[in-house]
Amino acid sequence: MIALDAIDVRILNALQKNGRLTNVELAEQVSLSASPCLRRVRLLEEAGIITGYRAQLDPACLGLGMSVFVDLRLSHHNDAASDEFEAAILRLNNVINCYLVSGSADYRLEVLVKDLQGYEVLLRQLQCLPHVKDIQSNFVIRSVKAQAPMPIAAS
Amino acid sequence: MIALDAIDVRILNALQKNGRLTNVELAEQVSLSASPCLRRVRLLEEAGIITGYRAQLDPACLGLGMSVFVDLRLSHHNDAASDEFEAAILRLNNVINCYLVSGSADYRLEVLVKDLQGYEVLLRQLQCLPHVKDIQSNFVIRSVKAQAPMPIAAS
DNA sequence: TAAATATTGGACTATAATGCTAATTATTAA
DNA sequence: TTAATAATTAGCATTATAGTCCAATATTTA
Repeated sequence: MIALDAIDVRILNALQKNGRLTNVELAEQVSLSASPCLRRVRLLEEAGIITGYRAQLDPACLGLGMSVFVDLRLSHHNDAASDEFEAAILRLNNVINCYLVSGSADYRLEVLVKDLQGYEVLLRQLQCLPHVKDIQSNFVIRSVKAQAPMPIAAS
Repeated sequence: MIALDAIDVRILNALQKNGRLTNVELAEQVSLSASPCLRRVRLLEEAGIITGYRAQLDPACLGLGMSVFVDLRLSHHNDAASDEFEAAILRLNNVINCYLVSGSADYRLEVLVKDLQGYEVLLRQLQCLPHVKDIQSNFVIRSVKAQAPMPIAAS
C-alpha cells in the first residue's frame, strides 16, 4: 500500500468525480502545474490504485430499468462446483456483480433486467445453472445512493 | 428512450471498457472517422445515456479491503422517517450504495471499511441513525464479478 | 424517382499531452 | 543551524488530440 499525500488524495477525488478531466483541468483543481500532475496520475495508475476509467451509463435509458439482488445457495460446496457455477455466472451478461458472501446465502448477485418478464427469463437461466439449490430475490425499489466515491484518507 | 444503432452500441461498449479512449482511438474502434464519432458521443452524453466518467479505484489500495452488505429495517415507515434516515445515509462516506428494497429488509447498503474494527465503528454509527430498528450484515468473502459492463441492445 | 433530411469525412484552428531541463523545495547529515 | 543531497516542481517546446465548419455522401420519405 503506497503512501498517498494530500495532493494524491485530491487527484483521486477529482478523478472519481470526473474521469475525463483533462490533465490541465485536473492540475488546476489540485493546485499543481500540468507536468507533475500528469506524473502523479501515471504513478497512481502504475501502482494499481487507479485501475481504469469507465463511462457511466443510465441503465433505464438502455432498457434495463429493473435491478434485483439475487441470493443463491449451492447444493455442493466443493471447489469444482463453485468453479463451474462461477464460470457460468461470468457468461450471464445481465449479472453485473457477483460476490461470495457470508450468511445464509452462498452468492449474492446484482442483476439488471428490463422488467419482470426479463427477470423471469433470467431466473430460469439461474435455476438451470449447475449446483444451484436455492434462489431468493430482492427487488430494488429505489436507489438512494449509488456508486458514491470511495472515502480516501491520506497516509 | 432514444434509438441506438449498431455504432452507438459499439461506442457505449468501448467507453464502458475504457472511458479515457481518445476520440481518435474510439473512432477507429467503431469504424468511423473522428468528427461523426465525437458528435455521437456528445449526443449520448446530452441524452443522458452516458451520465459521466469515473476513475475506478482499488479499494484495497486505499485501506478499504472489507466490503459488507448491511440490511436495515426502520421502526417507522412514514415519509419523514425515511427522509431523515436517507439524509443521514448520504452523509456516511463509507456507505457506497444504498437501495430501498423489497423483502424482509427496508434498505440494503453496501459498505466499504478497512477491517472488522472499521466495521464496528460504522455499525455503531448505523445503530445511532434515526428510526433504525434492525440491522443484519453479510460480509463479502470474495468478488466473483464486479462492475461488469451493462448488456446493451441496439434499438 | 426525386427532393429533403440526416450523417459523414476532411481541412483547419485551438487546446492538451508529454518529454526535457532548470529551478525550487524538502530531506538528511554534519 | 547549515550545507549537501535527493526529490519534486514549473516552464517551455514539440507532438498529438479535440473540436468546428463545410462540402460530399448516404438515407429517408413522398
